[in-house]
Amino acid sequence: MISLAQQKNPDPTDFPSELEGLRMTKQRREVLAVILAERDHPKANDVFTRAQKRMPTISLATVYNCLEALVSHNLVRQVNLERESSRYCPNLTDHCHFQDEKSGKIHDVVFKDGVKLEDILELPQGTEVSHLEISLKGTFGQ
Amino acid sequence: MISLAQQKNPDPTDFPSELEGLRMTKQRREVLAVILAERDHPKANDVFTRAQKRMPTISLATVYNCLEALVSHNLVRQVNLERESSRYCPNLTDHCHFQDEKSGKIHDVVFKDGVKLEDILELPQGTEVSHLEISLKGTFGQ
DNA sequence: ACTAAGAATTAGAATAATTCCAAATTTTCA
DNA sequence: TGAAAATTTGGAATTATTCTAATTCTTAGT
Repeated sequence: MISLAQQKNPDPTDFPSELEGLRMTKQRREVLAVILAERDHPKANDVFTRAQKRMPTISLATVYNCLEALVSHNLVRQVNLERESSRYCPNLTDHCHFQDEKSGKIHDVVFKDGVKLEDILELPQGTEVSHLEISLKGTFGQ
Repeated sequence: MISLAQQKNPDPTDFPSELEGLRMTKQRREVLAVILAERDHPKANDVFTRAQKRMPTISLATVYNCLEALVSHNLVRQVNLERESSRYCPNLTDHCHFQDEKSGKIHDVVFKDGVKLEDILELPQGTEVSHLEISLKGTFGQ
């Protein structure tokens, strides 16, 4: 099993032919490689232009298709901030997103050790959380 | 000073001519009244159709304008869930939103007493949070 | 009250992210 | 190998929201 860890120029041919039950086509490999190559939060169109560098024939529709496949198979995380277009995030660990108002840059923010949702929110008995999104805005750091 | 508390059919003429430094025009009054009339989370278009009942000449563009004015003056809260269109919420107290996957309905969820952001997240020194949004999805209650 | 200046409203056009569509290509596996 | 299924593709369609320019309303000063 290969590692999907961050690397400067991930070689898409390193990915096995199937990941998490998802068939790894050339295009999906490339889109995944693009997202793993940088620890940022590109929009679909950014992914498209980056993918075109190594695969000039890829189409935007395919990028959308691939992103949706990768997201639904938990290989990539989709991030929605306010009304902006979706961004895609290579970091699969539990975290949330902070958008700096000055720079527009997005920072991953982790939870303090041992913080559990039930400790924070008043949820009625029997509630099952399948998806949680926390996003912040302001000035990040000083 | 009038109370903006929930009421079955808020009379827009009860609102003073200015609230939070915002001139209360006929249309803004009506849009605010529509939102206060029900404890739900209507989309702009829902607000539009509801407002048309009492004010048939109001336009959708005006509804958008009014909503943006009311939101920026903290009289109404804008709620963004995933990729859906914005919703508007009359509840100005600190809370977050839970969307039930079965019904699609949105529930307000409050924080447990004394929960502070700094206790939950690893934020670098000097960080200033101007906006926080927490949204959940799953089955609400049993 | 009257009027000029500024603000808000309006209808319709424009924008832009995303989804849809139908045809072509690729892959799978019997 | 060849049929069926899945994927890719380019372009069209969709849709929430924003923009525009003209009109109407409101306010303040006289």
